[in-house]
Amino acid sequence: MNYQKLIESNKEMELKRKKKRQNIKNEAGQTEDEFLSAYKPGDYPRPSVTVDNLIFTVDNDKLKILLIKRKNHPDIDTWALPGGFIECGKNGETAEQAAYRELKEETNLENIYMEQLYTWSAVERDPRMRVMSVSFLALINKSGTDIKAGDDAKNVAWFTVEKTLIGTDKNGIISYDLILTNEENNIEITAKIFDKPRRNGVLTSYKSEIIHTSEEVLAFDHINIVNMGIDRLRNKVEYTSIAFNLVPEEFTLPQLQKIYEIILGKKLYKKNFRDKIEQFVICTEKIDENSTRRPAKLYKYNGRYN
Amino acid sequence: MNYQKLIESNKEMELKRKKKRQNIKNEAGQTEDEFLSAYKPGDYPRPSVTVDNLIFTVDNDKLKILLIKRKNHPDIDTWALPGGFIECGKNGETAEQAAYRELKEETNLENIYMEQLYTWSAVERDPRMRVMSVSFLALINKSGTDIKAGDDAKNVAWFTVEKTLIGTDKNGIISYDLILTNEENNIEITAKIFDKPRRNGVLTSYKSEIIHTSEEVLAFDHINIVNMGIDRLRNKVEYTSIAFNLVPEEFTLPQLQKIYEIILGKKLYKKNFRDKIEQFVICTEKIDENSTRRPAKLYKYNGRYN
DNA sequence: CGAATAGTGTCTGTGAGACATTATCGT
DNA sequence: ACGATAATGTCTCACAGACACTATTCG
Repeated sequence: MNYQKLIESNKEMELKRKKKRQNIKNEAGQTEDEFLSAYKPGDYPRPSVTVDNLIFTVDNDKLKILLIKRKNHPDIDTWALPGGFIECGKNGETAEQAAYRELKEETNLENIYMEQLYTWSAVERDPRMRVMSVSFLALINKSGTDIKAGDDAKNVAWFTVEKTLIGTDKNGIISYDLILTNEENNIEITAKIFDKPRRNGVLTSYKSEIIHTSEEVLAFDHINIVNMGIDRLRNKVEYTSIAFNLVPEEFTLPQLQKIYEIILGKKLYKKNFRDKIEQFVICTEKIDENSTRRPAKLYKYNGRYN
Repeated sequence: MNYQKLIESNKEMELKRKKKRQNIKNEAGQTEDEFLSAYKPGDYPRPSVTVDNLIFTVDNDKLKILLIKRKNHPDIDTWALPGGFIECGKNGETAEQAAYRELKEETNLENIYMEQLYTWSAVERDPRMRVMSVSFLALINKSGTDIKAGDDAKNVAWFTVEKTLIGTDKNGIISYDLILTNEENNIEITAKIFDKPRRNGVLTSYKSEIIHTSEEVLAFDHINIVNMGIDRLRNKVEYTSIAFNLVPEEFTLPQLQKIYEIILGKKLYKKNFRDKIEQFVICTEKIDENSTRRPAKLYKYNGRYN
């Protein structure tokens, strides 16, 4: 049986199963309809739920992330990830839809690579009320994009992101420096990250301990989110083809290699790199017109994921 | 500067920064204190948020998952993932804490490997009200564990999990069968899974299209969660050492290999397997006493993660 | 032609896959 | 001694790392 047919026939089956369940009575003797129409959501406290977007791009040989400057309390005047509340009323939306909506509002981009990163639920992460946040990782090609500050923001800016390994101490704690810089406004946000040796069997939402070391800071727990996003990005760049979301439709291999080097924070050997990504690209016979030396050939992504 | 000292000095710094921000006035001319005490959470709708646990174990040469039977509407009498609401009131807890709490209630186990899987937020996933769910993946060693049905459950049971590749059709859609069976009660829940070729740039919460094909079904969208959990488990088994969470403190290599084979759904070559996991184990000089043939040596996990 | 960048050839070591062989236990 | 399972040896092949080399463009 083929795909479409199966889905069609399933709709009937699903309905039949549902109908059958509707007549089953619960311990209170109610059918499903009776139960649902009598159902009153308890008045126990519910959280607000937001999405926060990590919008990464590579520009000017740097990995960058889009931040907004908060114009209200709490954490007024600090920088934050763009995001907003998930609409849970009449025009309800999923977290994914909310993330897309916010992304469009801020960058006017659509159809962008995005994936769910993590859900942050520390009790005191927002002093106003209980707020959980579903974070998303988005990759865009900055060229030709304009960014806009939303209502809740004084400013929007791209920050260069650098995470560098410092070393491992005698207790096995690995430390990193995380540096976010905005050259235009001369802003630097720095943090130290401590990763404890990971023991199986222990679950914490913050896998890393992170402390700001600069005057300027990120709002709420956003430094944690940024940190996790960088890790995920680096990881996925190595075993998937997400990096193609950071280049234009047509690109040269030296350009693509540079992007890999920037994200991974290390030099790659040209030949090895080319051997590895050969499976993902198609050579257009065109050449890069903007070159001052020997021009490189232009390539296109072939759509393979891994 | 060392770790502890830095954290200590950071507390002061953090306070200083906070104090400074407290005096900044927002557009309404309020300081942070004024803002917060005047702050009234809007009465826009908020979602309920639950956790759902995927509790996997390997027993009797099968990969198994713990399910409960729902005793109330909606989806009465269907099987569901164990879970519950995240406490957001006075005794607030994180999603992680809620997941641990529920796990303990159901299995009486603590200090178990658990990781956040995904947050599910489809608008109509629960007919009563808007409910989002943060799902967690837990791995336990079943031996010596007793499981209990919670208040909301008629029954608890381990279901054998099998996901098998069927094939790829002409449109590139890959299909799988997902089968959950409980031998004791003779229950079989089956589903067909269709994975569309992944295109970069498209974000959907359901990466796979899944339809039940049996009379018995899983509640809500839980079949999707199970499917994602299996994928994550298979994936992580290949490049991390999470599988050690499925064996007792001391185990033999043939036993461990069997677990890998069960999760990955394929035979492994003994020598290759041993070469690969050598880096993760320590040989105790003890031998397996329960053998009827040549007994295997007992090993311990050395704690390395990857 | 020289400087600079694009692009290729090839050696080495490592590790997974496949299969063959040896070792050691209980009966 | 024999059957069964544990444990090891070794060949092949793919691939990443490292480095040397050739090719093509601009000025």
